[in-house]
Amino acid sequence: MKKQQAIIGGAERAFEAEGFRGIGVDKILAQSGASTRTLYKHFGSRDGLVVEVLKHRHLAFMALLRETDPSDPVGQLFDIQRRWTDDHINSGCMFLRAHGEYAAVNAEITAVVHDHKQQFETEIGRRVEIALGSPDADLAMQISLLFEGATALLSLRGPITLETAKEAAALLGRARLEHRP
Amino acid sequence: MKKQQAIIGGAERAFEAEGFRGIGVDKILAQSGASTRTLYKHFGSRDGLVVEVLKHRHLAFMALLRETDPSDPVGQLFDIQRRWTDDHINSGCMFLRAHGEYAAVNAEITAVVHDHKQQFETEIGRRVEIALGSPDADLAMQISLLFEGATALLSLRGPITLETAKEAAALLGRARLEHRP
DNA sequence: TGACATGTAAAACGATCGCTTTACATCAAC
DNA sequence: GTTGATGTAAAGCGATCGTTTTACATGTCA
Repeated sequence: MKKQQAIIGGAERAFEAEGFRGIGVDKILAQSGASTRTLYKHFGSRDGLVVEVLKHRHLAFMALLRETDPSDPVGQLFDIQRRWTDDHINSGCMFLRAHGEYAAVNAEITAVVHDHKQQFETEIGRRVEIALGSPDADLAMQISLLFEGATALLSLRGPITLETAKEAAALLGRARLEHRP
Repeated sequence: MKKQQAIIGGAERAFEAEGFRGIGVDKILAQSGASTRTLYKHFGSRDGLVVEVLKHRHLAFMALLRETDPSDPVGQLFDIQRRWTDDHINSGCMFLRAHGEYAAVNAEITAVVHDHKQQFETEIGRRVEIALGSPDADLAMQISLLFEGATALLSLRGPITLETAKEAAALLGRARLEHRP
């Protein structure tokens, strides 16, 4: 049980640093010191490990979103991502990167990515509703786009992308309130 | 000369569909009917081909941006991307995907990605200046984030991401004009 | 006509890939 | 005190990888 989590954690780091397909199982396992035997006992295959890494990542990220700051539920999204970023090598959204490399060959990975993005966008919608007093799917998607854009450019431009996106989200929210008071 | 372009075009399609590292040279070449000999004569290595595909993509994209619609230079960005999307399998920005898979092992690929993004953001800044009458780096980055976000989510959500991003960009531009008339 | 660049076809290189297997060590639980 | 789950170490599997090589067919241009 402990090794299983260690392998996942090591693989997460390895995939962040080297990409999903640019690294072999030996190198992945070197991060946790586990043997190949243990990997295949727990995950069945390399692709199975990728799936579990994404699921683990999803749960960890969603746990961070559990608490909602009632004063600024939308802006808080970008602060959370900022904190997350400080603890990880950043190379864009791990789910979208996995999607790009596995969509053509592994349906389960694709499904995990879709699930994650859908749940995340649902969470954004929930926060928009709290901030506005009523649902607003358009604004929610706008904020989703800002979030994804900031995450995508994070590794090239640094944390300023998140600050800029947070400002833009606030501006768009204010524009909504003015036109629909 | 003709085969060289054919190989690049085929590789571009292959990378879009299967990811950068999820496909071997044989499959890449099957798209253009060329032999491995020809590939290595022209590009030296598989990585060399990746570099040339990205450079070709960069030039093609920048060529589309050459003409600027003077009535709506910023909104036109999203229309151009929309048209581009219709002709290609979309799986997120090809440059950022390449960056994710090669950043750790190939400096030349990383450099090409940086160059592309910098030139693209310069172009956005140019268009913002036309629209506003004066430069505005903040607004330019906001629009850049919307563009990247829309591109990243395109394969999951479809072209509506580009329409939403275009609307948001227009809103943010208007907000700027009101607060700095 | 001859030289040269450009191309294909196909076999083979060593390296690495994902994965399996054999053999053995802990260690907690009933 | 035996059992069963969990682990390591290490050799080896066939397949595939990127790459090189040999042999031969074009078409172009001096």
